[in-house]
Amino acid sequence: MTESTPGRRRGHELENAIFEATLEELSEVGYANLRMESVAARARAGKASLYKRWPSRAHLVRAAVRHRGATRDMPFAPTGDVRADLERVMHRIAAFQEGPDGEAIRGYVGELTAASDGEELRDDIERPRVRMVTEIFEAGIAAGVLRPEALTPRLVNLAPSLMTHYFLTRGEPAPQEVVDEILDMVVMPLIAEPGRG
Amino acid sequence: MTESTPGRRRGHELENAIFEATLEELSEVGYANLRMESVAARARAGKASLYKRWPSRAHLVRAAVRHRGATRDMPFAPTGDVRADLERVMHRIAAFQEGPDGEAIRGYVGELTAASDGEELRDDIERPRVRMVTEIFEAGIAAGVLRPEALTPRLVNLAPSLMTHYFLTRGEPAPQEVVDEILDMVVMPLIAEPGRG
DNA sequence: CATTTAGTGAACGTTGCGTTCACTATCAAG
DNA sequence: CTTGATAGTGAACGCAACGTTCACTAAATG
Repeated sequence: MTESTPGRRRGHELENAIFEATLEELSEVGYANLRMESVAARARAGKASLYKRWPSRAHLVRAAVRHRGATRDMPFAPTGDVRADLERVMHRIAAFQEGPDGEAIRGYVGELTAASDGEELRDDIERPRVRMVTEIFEAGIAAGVLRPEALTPRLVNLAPSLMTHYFLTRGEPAPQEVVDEILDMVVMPLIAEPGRG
Repeated sequence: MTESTPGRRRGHELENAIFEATLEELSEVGYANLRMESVAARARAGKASLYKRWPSRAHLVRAAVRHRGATRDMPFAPTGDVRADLERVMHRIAAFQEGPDGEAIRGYVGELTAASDGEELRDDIERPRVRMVTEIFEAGIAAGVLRPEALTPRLVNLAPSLMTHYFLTRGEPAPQEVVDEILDMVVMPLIAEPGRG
């Protein structure tokens, strides 16, 4: 922590400051209004330092989000109560969407093209979700309350996809009632072992 | 049709020319790269004429898409074969997404905020879909192949939502295999009368 | 024909882009 | 401790598009 009055930072110290500035700007003004100049000013850095590292706003944002993801690790232990576990994951997704990650996703979507090199940011955000839901499903199958055939990408991704769809088209994370509806009318009926839970 | 060499158009004639130019630009360069100046040039109009009518790119695009919607009407007659009917609707959605409507949705999403006045464009695009799927469901219920409880907004919107989610996160409409998966693994199992189709 | 209405096109100041450059702080080697 | 290489700063640049303004002109009205 050689900070206090940083005469001039470099390397990772500077990089982290830029990431933090980026995430704060994202939260405050959103992706569409994110200005490289504002990020630079907020990080007390020169624009050149940004462009030296990332060729575009999209790259910067992606790096910042990925950095944040690496920072806050989020272990998830399934309890065996599948519905409750899924609800927890969905709440976690909603919490993400309210912060800089949500804005990043929105920006990513806005700039996406069929030809776009995309993939990366989406994967960064999708992968941990898939991991969590897969664990939940596996626990449910082990407990005999979930149909083994439910463990398929389409169904594992279903709840997260519907959360994302809501967020993207409404501008805010799905409220509790929507979470309940998704679980009770769509997801659980598809995956639950008939005659149980 | 008083066109040919329009010395100077006004009113609806000019407006339509602007809409057409907007839709063409949308298709060609996408929402993110849509320039007011290009639209004006393409329509052989002054920028002032655009700003006199619509305060922003978002408003212009919305008006153009709505105009297009009003123009091409699209009757849809359910055959009673629910799966086939739904597949037809999904193909229709995919076709939309490949044109200017897809770009408009993408742009709308990119600029959306929780505080945003949104609603309108989403409704314009969602409403006809809901209408079509509702008709399909009603026909299926009448034919006894669909559970009457399936006629609920969440389930009516399910297939369109998943199409939209795919398009937004991948940058291109869902391919046939994804359409099939959505129908066979998600939608049909939820709505079909048990023991039938 | 005279008047009102509406569109044109060029110019304007502004903002943010992405780049460049002279300067300077930091670091590692001798 | 000095010296040179490395990396960051901040101001300036030209550019593109913004959204606005204005003098001019074509079309519609009567």
